[in-house]
Amino acid sequence: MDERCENCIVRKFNALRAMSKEELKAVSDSKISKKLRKGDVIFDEGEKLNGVYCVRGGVSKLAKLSSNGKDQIVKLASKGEVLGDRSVIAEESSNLSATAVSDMEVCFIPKEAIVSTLHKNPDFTYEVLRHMAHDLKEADDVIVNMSQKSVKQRIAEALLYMKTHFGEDTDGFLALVLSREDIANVVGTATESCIRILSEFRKEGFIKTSGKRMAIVEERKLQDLVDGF
Amino acid sequence: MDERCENCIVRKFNALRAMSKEELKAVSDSKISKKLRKGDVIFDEGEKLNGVYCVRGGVSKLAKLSSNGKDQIVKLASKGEVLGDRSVIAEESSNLSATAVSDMEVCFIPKEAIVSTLHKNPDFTYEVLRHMAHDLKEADDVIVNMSQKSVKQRIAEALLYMKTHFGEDTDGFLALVLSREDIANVVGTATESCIRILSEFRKEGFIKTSGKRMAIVEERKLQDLVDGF
DNA sequence: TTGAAAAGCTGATCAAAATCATACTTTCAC
DNA sequence: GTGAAAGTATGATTTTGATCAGCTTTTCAA
Repeated sequence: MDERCENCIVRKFNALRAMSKEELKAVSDSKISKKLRKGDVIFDEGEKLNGVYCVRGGVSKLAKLSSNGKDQIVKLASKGEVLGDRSVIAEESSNLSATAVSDMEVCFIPKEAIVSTLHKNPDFTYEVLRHMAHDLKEADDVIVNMSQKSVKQRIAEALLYMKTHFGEDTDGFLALVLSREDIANVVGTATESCIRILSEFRKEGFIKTSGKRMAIVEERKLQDLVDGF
Repeated sequence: MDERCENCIVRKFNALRAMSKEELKAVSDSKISKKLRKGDVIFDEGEKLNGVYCVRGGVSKLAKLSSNGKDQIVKLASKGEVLGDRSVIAEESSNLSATAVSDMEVCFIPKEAIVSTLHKNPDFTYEVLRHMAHDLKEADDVIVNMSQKSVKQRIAEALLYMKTHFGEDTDGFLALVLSREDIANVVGTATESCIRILSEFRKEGFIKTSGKRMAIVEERKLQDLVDGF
């Protein structure tokens, strides 16, 4: 549990892999490992972050509260992803909140270890930059989807996304279990609309449900819907 | 016109300011200055970029074509901003197109000069990173606005954005002149809806128009609208 | 200068999705 | 176990905004 970063497998997936042995050692010495329960808040909107959170397990939602009181989920982050990097880099308070949507294990890394490496190790900085460039591209795609695709298309897309990014359990159900409300907040629609469309998908046989668990039955059909057929 | 980067004022606004004298000299030697006419395409979606474009003057729209044939404008870039950095950094073809919405002057900087500096000068890389972090935050804000605000609110916001970012001319009209279609593509709505709402704003006295030129008369009222009053 | 194309405008209609209302079901703390 | 709260579900209604259609004005190149 309190494994050394040097041996931590999730490092492979993020920019920490570009750190030198010594830098990684410093990170490992200063990091704090935390277990979180589903629903726990990792950090809140407007909060000043003193470091970043490296996700070792579980899934977190990054969301922003809008003036009408509804959350918009901007990203779902899982193993290997780093939370709070944007705020630490820009030296601003966080524009998003991070909440666990499943039980999680995260490592808190104080910002000093990160910032000093950013100033000294261009490989690391470059790696962080590449990750951020990727996130930015994804954000652009979300913007286009939001404005050009129907709610039904966006929900179909969200289901496919959940399958490809978080996988399925042994019964073929989506490994990531989200409430209807969370799904609605991902696609930016009303909870009722989301429920309605999921019911429709179920009646059409595109998906099946078992309580909150959902399984994709007709992936092709969902994909066609997304593509506008 | 073919000024040296070392003396170029717009450098102050972007990451190039973190370059060393020598690096900047190399950039300046390899850059190509271009004049563009309104409507000219700087680069297209899917194009492989061999460098970045530094905007010296004028305004460009960064857009993505959606499957239904409509453009979504993701960002408007003006003096000091760098176009194509994301693609060059991620070594991917561009996910966006860039088109001049006014006459422009840009400098093309071959990617070698950028990439080699990214690898050697952490200050520069860090600076680029900070800019990208900022862009990402803005993109997140756009996502939330798209999903939570009405078309009317988004149009009001776009007008205020145009005022604060591109200013007004001596008559008090917005310095940036966009077609109704472009405005519609910024807020992600149909051109007709955009026209209708702008007419409404005009009738209510929030704005006045003179041909394609527009002026904000009641900034407060528009802001209240955005804030949901 | 003039005529075609592009851009702007307005009305009518339609479809999508939000909202409101009301049950039913699951979950969970006590 | 029980009751309250949260989550899921569905119907009815309303609102918003897209689409279609026809028109006028502006722009711009031949």
